[in-house]
Amino acid sequence: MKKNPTQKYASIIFKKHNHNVCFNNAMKAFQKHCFEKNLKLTPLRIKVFEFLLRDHQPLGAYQILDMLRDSGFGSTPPIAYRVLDFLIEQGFAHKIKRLNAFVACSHLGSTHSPAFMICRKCEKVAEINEKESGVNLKKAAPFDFKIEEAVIEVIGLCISCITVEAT
Amino acid sequence: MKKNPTQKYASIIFKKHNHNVCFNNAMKAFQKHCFEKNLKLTPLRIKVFEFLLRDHQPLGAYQILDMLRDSGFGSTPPIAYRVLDFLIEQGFAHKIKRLNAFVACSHLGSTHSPAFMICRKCEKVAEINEKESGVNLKKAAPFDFKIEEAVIEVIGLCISCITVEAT
DNA sequence: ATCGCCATGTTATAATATAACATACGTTTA
DNA sequence: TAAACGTATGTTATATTATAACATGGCGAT
Ligand SMILES: [Zn+2]
Ligand SMILES: [Zn+2]
Ligand SMILES: [Zn+2]
Ligand SMILES: [Zn+2]
Repeated sequence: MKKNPTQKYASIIFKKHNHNVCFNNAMKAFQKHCFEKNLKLTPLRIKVFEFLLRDHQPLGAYQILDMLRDSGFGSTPPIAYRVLDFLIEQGFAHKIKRLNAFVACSHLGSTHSPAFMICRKCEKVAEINEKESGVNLKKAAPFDFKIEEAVIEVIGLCISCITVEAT
Repeated sequence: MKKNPTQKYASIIFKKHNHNVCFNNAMKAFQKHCFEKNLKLTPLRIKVFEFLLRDHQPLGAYQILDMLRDSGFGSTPPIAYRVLDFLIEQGFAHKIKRLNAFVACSHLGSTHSPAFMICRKCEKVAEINEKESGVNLKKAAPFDFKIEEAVIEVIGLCISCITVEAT
């Protein structure tokens, strides 16, 4: 399997890329993680993670429920929300608040405090890691606020949508 | 009216401060803005802005509706959402996505791209201006993503809640 | 006076999310 | 083995947040 070029710039996500690499790496990491942590790798969890991995388009909970119904799984809201909570807790998915939607993590293998670039047109999302993000939160909050987490969502236009708009 | 110490560090908001200053400055700025832009300064708009200015605690739309009902205004959802949209458009309020709630702006008088510090315990919110925030988005997104807006919400514990917890 | 504009009001419903309880199944324990 | 337990899934109902669509009323411009 050919590797994608380095994701130093997360914007690869907005371009054509060998998405099988994204998919397979993530799914393997998920399997490994569950095995090592003794967590149950169930068909439902695998299925939902597959949905999220289809491309870099976030999915709403109710979209996921529709897809689960089509696949013969239960499809009432708690089903989706529970699996999503699990994936988020385990670091394999993130919630994009801007979109009320969920996306597979693309910086697996480490606890991280990601930032997201969200294309307002195609709604694809790229995850930027902390160092790339240019965020210096220590500078932001002085001595008297104890930072625990940061939610950073950058909205704009991705390269593909810029190109289309310019046409 | 005594001035508050400089808001160089937004964390003043989490401490005791002369809140009349915050309130009066904001309300005056709002009146001035509406006059200059020829926008209608209606009782409803004033009332909602007053609610948001009571302290630095964000209010949910339905909380605002309850307060409007108590004040004899209409209290169906569109009433609140429309006024909030107006205040946000005019730069006098922000939505805190983390809380699904709304807060008065505390850096009036300029278009700005704020960041927020949100105390997870008391849920008070301080607004940090862009320069303070330590965010360098140009660094974050390279040549192929056109940034239009950034949503930054930092979650943690404010100085007052840290103190209480330590007790 | 009439028209158009805009704020407010009303009714209904959409979209997102959680609470509470029921079942099923594999693992541990008695 | 049987009971007890933990955890995943399933179900029912409801809570929370937000918007669509249409109606009314005041007010200034023509
Ligand atoms: Zn990919
Ligand atoms: Zn795009
Ligand atoms: Zn502001
Ligand atoms: Zn606090």
